[in-house]
Amino acid sequence: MFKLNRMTDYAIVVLGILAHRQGEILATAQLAELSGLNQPTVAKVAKSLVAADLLDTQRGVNGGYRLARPAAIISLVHVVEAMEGPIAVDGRINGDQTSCFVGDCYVMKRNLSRVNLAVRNALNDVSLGDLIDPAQRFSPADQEQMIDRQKLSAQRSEMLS
Amino acid sequence: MFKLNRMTDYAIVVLGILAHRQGEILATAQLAELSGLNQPTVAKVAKSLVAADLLDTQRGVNGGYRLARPAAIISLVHVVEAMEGPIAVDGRINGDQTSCFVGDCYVMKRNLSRVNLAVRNALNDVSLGDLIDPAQRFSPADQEQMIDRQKLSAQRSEMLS
DNA sequence: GGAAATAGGACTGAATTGGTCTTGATTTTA
DNA sequence: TAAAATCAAGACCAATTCAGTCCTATTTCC
Repeated sequence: MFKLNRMTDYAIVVLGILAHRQGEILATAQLAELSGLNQPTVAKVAKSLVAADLLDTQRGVNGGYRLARPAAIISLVHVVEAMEGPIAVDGRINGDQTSCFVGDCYVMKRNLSRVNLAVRNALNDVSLGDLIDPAQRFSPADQEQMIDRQKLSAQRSEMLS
Repeated sequence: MFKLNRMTDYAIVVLGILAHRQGEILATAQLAELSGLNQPTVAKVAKSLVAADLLDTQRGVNGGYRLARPAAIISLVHVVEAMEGPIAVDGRINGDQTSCFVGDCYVMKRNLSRVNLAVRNALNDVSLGDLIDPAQRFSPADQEQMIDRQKLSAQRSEMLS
């Protein structure tokens, strides 16, 4: 779990292809060929992305889809939420309160919403442009921070053994 | 999506209850009553948590479950992975390469694994102890960082409109 | 030895998801 | 103007996954 579902995966692939041809209009048939997906599936994905204003569409002969804006300002949060709805790490706990009888449940709720935010931030920090960039545009600060966190995580893991 | 599935949600509730009674052994019946879940479901959740070494178990009369270690060193990553398997943001892209025909796919793969790591870190940064702590133990640095990121996100959003 | 509790599966019904198909609207081009 | 190409929108089905239940050991205490 915490996998993206397949449609979101497809969306990232399709967006990646379009990102490399920004401004160019590609029909679903072309996208299907380039992505290895079949055409109806591409169409389905594209529809969702148009609805989320991530793609522009052009009908008629020689029509198709293109990115609605530069890949650099499309973050993964946009893509994920376009395909799967709002990101929510917390399900039932933060959702309907009626089914929660634990005394300290409201505390957990409040803290889980912070987790929520953190995950959302993690996705927001990565743009479609970053994903297709061979240079892996992560700032040195980010990389250091990741390393720091890895160390923390490792320490935590060591404590368990 | 990016929701925890319900079992993981249950697991957090059960662990939260046990965290408040650390060292105390509670039977599934008691846990069921305290959580509002029914007993077989609690049993199922508890089994998974035992398998992941998050709970200790005591069989026989007056048996039951208790936390295997202090709540402060049980991170949400442990819980989520105990219930749902390894965290992977990337589905197909990072998985089998056979079905990926896009030229820059390997770049996306590499970068998606960073996203993966970021999400994992976000979960790793929160312990069960934090979740049940009314004082919301997030360091000032973390909070500032969150605010910074929110600003960045807001800026990004403004660019779109 | 009996009672109480977990261990470990198997199993079923429901919900979600992936994928396909059909019909209609729109645009270009001949 | 007519035909062809393409997207739009939604209905629909099959397959998978998930939640929840139940049954039969096995262990432990009294």
